[in-house]
Amino acid sequence: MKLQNITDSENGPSRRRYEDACGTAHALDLIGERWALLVMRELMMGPKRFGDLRADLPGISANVLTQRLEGLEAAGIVVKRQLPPPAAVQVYELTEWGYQSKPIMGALGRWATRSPLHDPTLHLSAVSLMLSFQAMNQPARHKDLTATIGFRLGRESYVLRLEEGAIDATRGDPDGADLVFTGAARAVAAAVYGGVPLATLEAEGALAIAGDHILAERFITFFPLPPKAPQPV
Amino acid sequence: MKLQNITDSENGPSRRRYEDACGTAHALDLIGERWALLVMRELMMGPKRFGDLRADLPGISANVLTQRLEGLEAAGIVVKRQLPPPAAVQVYELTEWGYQSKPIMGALGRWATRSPLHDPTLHLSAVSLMLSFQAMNQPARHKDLTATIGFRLGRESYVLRLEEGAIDATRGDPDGADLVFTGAARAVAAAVYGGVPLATLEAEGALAIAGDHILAERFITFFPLPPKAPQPV
DNA sequence: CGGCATCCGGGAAGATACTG
DNA sequence: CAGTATCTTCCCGGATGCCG
Repeated sequence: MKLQNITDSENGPSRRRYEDACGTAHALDLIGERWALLVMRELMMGPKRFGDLRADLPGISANVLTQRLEGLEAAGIVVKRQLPPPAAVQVYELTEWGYQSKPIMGALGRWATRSPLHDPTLHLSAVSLMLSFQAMNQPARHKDLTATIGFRLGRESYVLRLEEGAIDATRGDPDGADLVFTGAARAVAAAVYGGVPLATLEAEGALAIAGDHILAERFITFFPLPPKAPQPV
Repeated sequence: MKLQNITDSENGPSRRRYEDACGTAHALDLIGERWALLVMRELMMGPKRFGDLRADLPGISANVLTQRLEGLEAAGIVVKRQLPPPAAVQVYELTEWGYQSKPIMGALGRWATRSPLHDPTLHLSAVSLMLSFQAMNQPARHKDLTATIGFRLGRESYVLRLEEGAIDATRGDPDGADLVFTGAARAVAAAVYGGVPLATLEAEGALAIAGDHILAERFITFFPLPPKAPQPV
């Protein structure tokens, strides 16, 4: 038992904050530390356990994840909650205010894909893929289409609902969807954002497609990437 | 003269990037380092010199500012430019892509002002004040009003143009504006966001108001802050 | 196993002094 | 004025270990 670990986040004169009244600067005080925004991203589709967060954020270490969750909770962005029995496990969940950052993260992601340095072939989490569909949505491309598309991405499954141009994404079982993709999130991304033909991914065993293949071919054309910014010199 | 300082930003295996295909993660690779976003904020109303950036970002040190500018330039967000003679000084300017982050920063700032921990009485830069008017704009509050309002905030002067609910802000001389505020940016913020009466600020000598006082009293009611998020626990 | 504390090495950030 | 050099401090990342 330790005697003097009051978390020492005692208010020293200025524990490395920007002493700035600007709202944007305060946002950085809240979520500007390393990994903080990505932890929020992983919670954007619903609550998660510590271990799942860790698994979906390759590269984060346990102690940093602990610190970020503490910080986000102290800020009122995340709450630690006990699931009701029989599950009775502890999960972390965004508050209503935390969820309101979703469109901002979407806009930030869309902006950053204009970077010439962006590499879309790296690892991608299941949540990131679902959020990307909403962030990159172009309603005009499918406003006449109503469809349900399922994704089985390792531990997580999602259902995408397209209706009148809007896209709704929820965690849940894809059974009964018009179309179901099974594989890694990055394989789906390769088709949607990388232009890799679905047939190629199926042949490689990277992606399995069940249901309406015509719909699948249409779906992957719905999310055009914005034009790249000019390379610096 | 040093022999071995190739800036050593040689491509080690992964110079502390998130190896993540997600656009938001890439955004953090580009602008997630400390001070980066605030440097961009200070350039949002037009180019600035190194020394002015330093003065408007109290707390940043010269070497960190140098590194951030190098990084932002390498990313294609900022360009270093030589002003034409006779000025012929070096300035830093956002690229077109860099300027496109403006609405994102605005949304981020608006989101963060819901934080119970936000302190609007701290130091505020002139640029932050101008950006806040655009970020917090509620067109319905003044869509019938056409007016020009000037601000003399230390070294910098700005002109705000209100027309049909839109707000346009540019650097420039306030001469001829319907109303001119002269003082520190935080004094204006105290009136607009802090509810401090203009008469009080005038009496204290914190703010001088020239021109249409009625307009001034109306103006400070145009930017309501969003409701606070619940305090954590 | 999930959550959290501890110790340690490397590197980024802060402060200050210095140079062209 | 526009940065660079240097030193210190602190954060991040990784490993280990404790406890429920």
